[in-house]
Amino acid sequence: MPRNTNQREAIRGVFARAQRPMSAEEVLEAGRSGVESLNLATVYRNLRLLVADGRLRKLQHPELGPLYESAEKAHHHHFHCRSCARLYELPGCALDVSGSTPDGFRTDDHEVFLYGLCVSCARPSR
Amino acid sequence: MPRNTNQREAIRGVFARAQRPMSAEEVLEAGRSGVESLNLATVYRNLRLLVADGRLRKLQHPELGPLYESAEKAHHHHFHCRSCARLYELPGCALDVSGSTPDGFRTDDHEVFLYGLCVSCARPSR
DNA sequence: GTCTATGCAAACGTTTTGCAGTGGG
DNA sequence: CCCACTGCAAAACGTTTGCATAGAC
Repeated sequence: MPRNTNQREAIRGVFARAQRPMSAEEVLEAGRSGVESLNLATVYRNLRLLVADGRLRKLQHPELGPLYESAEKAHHHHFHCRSCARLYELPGCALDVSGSTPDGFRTDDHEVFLYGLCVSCARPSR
Repeated sequence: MPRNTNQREAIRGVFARAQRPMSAEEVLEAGRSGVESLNLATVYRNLRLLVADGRLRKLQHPELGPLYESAEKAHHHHFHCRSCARLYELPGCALDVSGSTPDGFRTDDHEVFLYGLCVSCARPSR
């Protein structure tokens, strides 16, 4: 059975604090504030376990690559600002799933990625 | 200025014939029927150029990885059958973009990926 | 004391790059 | 005859794995 190592605690802590999806490298970085010896291989191994346990969700962002977020979050999508590169979580879902699904098909899941300019970048600074 | 090499012709031909998005490896494979010496590095270089020229679109599929398709195709999304792994193109778009966009944000682009079972896999065979 | 988890380094698959040579214009 | 393009091999990149050892229980 799984053991509660400091490194695993540190990684869980990172996601408890995280405000947005994180890359493996970011998890390493952030986790090192708890366990300074933390290794990238350990991060990957734990991310895999956490995803397998259903505690994390892995999302493959088309522009930002593989990111991880807590699986406890409600269904939502992501907005990527092409100016400041920040990723925003958008609550809710404005996709008509049945309207997108051809007759006879069954849609179990979906992902939506939005791109553009966020408030701060869209508003001309003054 | 760009030159019309056989390899480039072969790669363009692949997409002229393609019925669905293709991976670099698939382009190599298919392109070799025209130029048997075709090299993977050449494929990657040309894919990059064609994307930069706006002739191809690169799409990062969350489950299938990087795929390329003709940029001439109208706006559409993709359905991935988790049973037979086929990728279907779904014409049209059932996403309410303005409804998904927070106040002050500006959405320029979006991608939608659907997952589930296609007709052939959803229908119990008899 | 056992055995899972770790750190490190090597291996891996995919994509990119350096370089000398080919061939399109 | 130039120089963009190619093939090849090496490098680069992100992720995974083998192995000896640390440390949870």
